Amino acid sequence: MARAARTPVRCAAHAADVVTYSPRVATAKAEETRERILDAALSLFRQRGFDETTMRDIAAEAGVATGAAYYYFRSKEELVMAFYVRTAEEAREVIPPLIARSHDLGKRIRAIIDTQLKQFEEHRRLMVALVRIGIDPKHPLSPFGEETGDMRNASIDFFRLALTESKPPITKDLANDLPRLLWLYQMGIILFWMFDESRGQRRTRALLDGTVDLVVRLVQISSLPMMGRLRKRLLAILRAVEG
Amino acid sequence: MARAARTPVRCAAHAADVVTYSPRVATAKAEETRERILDAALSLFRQRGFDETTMRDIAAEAGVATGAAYYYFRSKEELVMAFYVRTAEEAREVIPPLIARSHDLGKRIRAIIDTQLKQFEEHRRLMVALVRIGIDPKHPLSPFGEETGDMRNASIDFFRLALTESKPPITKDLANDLPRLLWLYQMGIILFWMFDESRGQRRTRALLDGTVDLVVRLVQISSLPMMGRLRKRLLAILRAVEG
DNA sequence: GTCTATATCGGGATAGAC
DNA sequence: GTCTATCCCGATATAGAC
Repeated sequence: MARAARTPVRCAAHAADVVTYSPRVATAKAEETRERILDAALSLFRQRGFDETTMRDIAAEAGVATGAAYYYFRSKEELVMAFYVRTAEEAREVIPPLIARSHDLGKRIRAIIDTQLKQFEEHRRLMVALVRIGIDPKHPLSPFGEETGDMRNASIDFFRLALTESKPPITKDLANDLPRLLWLYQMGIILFWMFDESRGQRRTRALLDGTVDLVVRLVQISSLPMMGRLRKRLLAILRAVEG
Repeated sequence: MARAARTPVRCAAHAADVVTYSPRVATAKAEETRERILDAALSLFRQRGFDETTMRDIAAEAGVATGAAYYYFRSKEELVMAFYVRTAEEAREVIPPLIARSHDLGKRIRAIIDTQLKQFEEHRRLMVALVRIGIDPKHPLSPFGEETGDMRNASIDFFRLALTESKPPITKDLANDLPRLLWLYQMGIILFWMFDESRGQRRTRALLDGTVDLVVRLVQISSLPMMGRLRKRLLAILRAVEG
């Protein structure tokens, strides 16, 4: 039987000096080496999966020594993070124009989520590793943690943008919290999608088809002037929960 | 710096012969040894956390050789599972009487969830490891996987019980799916609770206080005779999503 | 059947030489 | 900045004591 692969749990990134998203590169040659290692890693992750790929494999594929890989990426997980950063940068360029196309809130939400899913499409196997890492908010690489705050806010701002001058319009008192809630909804969808083994992830499509409308309707209803009390109550819950 | 601990990712339990929940014991002495190993493991998990505890530590704490620990538990994760089985058995004895106390659906739901949370209380750190393992439905120890189907159904049946002759009453066409949905709600709450670091997990309490009422209200509204169309639509979504 | 002792392997991560 | 050697650990395997 094949040997068990392992996932590092407390990695160097847990130390006080924390995560470096910023490439550890000074020279052009170093930059090139870093990219080569990252590309090799993503290629192997895609082919074999995260757990089945060893740092030795990655280094060999990139044509460097194991230590060199660890010089640029302090852990295997940090390679995953580098991938995440890459797609986030891409999203920042792609999504805003898509939002500008329509004022329909449902279409805008779909555009955001569909774009993200498309980006992750060929890396579904890799994403499982990302969830496992990211589910713990205390882990530096968690999308819920402090260290990833900037990236998270960028994602949330997509939804803020989607809500500006949207049809249906939303009331002011929801404007602050709704983007965060929609982001949470998106995370739920992505989580479902990751483990959706139906062909073409059609179950996720069904979930989206069914729930985006529902979400928009809910936003619409709670935006009605007569629903002020309900809104206040919901927002009070949110405040209490967020502490 | 301390060495990084590791989590096995593909463990023996992934093999075809799969998980043994049933204790591997024939004699009373073996039963006692098994319990001693499990207790030692849980004690160490609680003190140091899952990742920081090695099988060598556990065996030493229990006063047996490493091989003995592996004789009873094929992997570290199986120890977690044994703990989970333990609490599940306990829940099966504790929860039904609690449900019998009242017909109020909200109170019943609270009773179920509060009981589970109380059981997990002193093992919060351990639970984090459980999520990480269990989030992947393909893993044998996942609460969403096939192998844990019996335990999951037992949990779902608590909610089925809570819905029988409850106030408010529910319509027949929801009776089949609602328990599963409530179970999902419970899993969400537990997930939130696991990472809730507020003292006494007061944020989780706030979430429960806010949402249980909401859930009950939602059930009540959608149970109204006039809401037949809405129910049909929601159930259709559920069917499509479940494939 | 129950358990000890021990040897070995694969893999993540690191230290220190160059 | 890069490589070599090494460490630690989880897991497996085996031989044999009782």
